[in-house]
Amino acid sequence: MVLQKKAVAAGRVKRSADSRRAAERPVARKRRAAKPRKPDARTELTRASILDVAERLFVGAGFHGVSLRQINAEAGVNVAAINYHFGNKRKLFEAVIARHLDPIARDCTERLKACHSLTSGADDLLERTLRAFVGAFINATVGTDGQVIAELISRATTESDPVIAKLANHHFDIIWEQLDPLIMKSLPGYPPAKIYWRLFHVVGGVMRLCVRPQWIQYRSHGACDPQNVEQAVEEFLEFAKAGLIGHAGRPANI
Amino acid sequence: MVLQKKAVAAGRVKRSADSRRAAERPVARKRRAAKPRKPDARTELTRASILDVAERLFVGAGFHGVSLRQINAEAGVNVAAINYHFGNKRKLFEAVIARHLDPIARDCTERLKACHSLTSGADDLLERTLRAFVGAFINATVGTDGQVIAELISRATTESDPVIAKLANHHFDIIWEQLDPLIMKSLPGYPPAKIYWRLFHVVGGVMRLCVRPQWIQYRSHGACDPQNVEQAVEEFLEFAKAGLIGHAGRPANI
DNA sequence: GCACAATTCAATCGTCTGTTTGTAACTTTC
DNA sequence: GAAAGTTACAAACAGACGATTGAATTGTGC
Repeated sequence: MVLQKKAVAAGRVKRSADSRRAAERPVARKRRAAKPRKPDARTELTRASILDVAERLFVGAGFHGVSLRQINAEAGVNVAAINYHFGNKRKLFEAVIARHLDPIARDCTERLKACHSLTSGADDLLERTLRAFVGAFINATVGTDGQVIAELISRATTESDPVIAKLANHHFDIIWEQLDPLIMKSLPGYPPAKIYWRLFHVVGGVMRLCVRPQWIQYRSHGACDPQNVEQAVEEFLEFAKAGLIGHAGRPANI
Repeated sequence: MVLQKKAVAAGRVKRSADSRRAAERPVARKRRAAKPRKPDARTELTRASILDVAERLFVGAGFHGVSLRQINAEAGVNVAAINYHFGNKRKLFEAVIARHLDPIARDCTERLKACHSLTSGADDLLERTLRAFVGAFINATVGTDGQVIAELISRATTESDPVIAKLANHHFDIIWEQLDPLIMKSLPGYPPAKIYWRLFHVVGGVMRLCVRPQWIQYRSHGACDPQNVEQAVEEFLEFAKAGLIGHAGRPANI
């Protein structure tokens, strides 16, 4: 009940315009004598601050755990602003996810594509592939806004709404398309099923590293520092390589 | 709006009584001439069906994604039943979690305790410790109600409500208390930080194996079958052991 | 059968939810 | 400066939410 008040108290953003987005809006359009506004700084600021606040709150409490009124209040915008700019709550959530997942998926795919030229089966290929994969996620995750993004991915994939879950999985599809053949190429002679099982555990490790970095600090009594990105990556690579290759290199019976 | 109707449509459970649980209820008690009821089959059925339905729905949509009215409707009980039997929504959620997490934690702890007698550093100790750890989770997870439990754990640990998150982590504390020293003992001479990093990835693998078993089936194009519990455990153990020990056994420089 | 306790039930509480409305403020084009 | 398009705003909507109430129902012990 206090939320409404806060919205008023928060500083208002300055105004301007952007007519390009008009195409997305549900408002009826009849452009007889087109007089669209120019890109407007205030409008963008409204959108951005909604996205920022929504991201932070969604990460903390999930889709259902956050109300539009909370977002509006903290962003200092009107109750109707979200529905005006994004259509509805779910579309806002999708916008929040896409904003981060798009660049991660793109970055990861690019890194992986660069590995394709390497020789098949080379130890170098495995290491560089893993480094490309984990690098994209870690880079985006341990950065300024930290685990925010990863938490969001985690949230999205576990959200009940099938549309939201699909959105998150779609991005991983693109990555997997590159990762799968590269790992297969770097471990020639291994039964595919065996590789998939091990790769499954590797991916599980990466995801956990992204989503729960504070966990290791707690459980190791402070011995491990997840903020140390380089160490985190190196330790992970060492572990993943050993796990993928097998106990003492490739045994004869594989 | 239709939900209310469904509650009426659902078959009513037969009645009986249980006065022992009276101590948990918020109702004022003045037992001048104590005449408690005997255990009642219908009462238990009400409680159980609420728990069952709540579990299924919470797994699907999380704490905030499910309303008490949905649970009541699907369980065929009155709107006030949940608040009568469990107090409030959060306590119901806690009851749902505890019902599964308690036995898992107990089972896992027992399995791990049995490992303490083994010789330090023995390869056998590492394998048996890992087997005890993963066994308890997999056993409870891949069973009849499948990933339900694991999903629930996952949900609980990511739930924003600090009380709920604490509840889930508390159970893992008990397990960790046993697991930590056992792994340390089985890998003597390794720097603790290195072990923790690797163990972190191992735990990540287990959790993912519990929470997203269908993932590997999809990504491996059907080559791996998570329903095959024995294979899943063996593949995991092989991977975890190799990852923990290191690429080619324990290198000289460790 | 009677008194009492345990449980169920319908009705309802006040609050919060996502969304829509009509209107005012602003920016641009002419 | 008038007209048109774009954005922001307060107010309100119907419905769902968690929780409570008090009466009705059922079982138990005497």
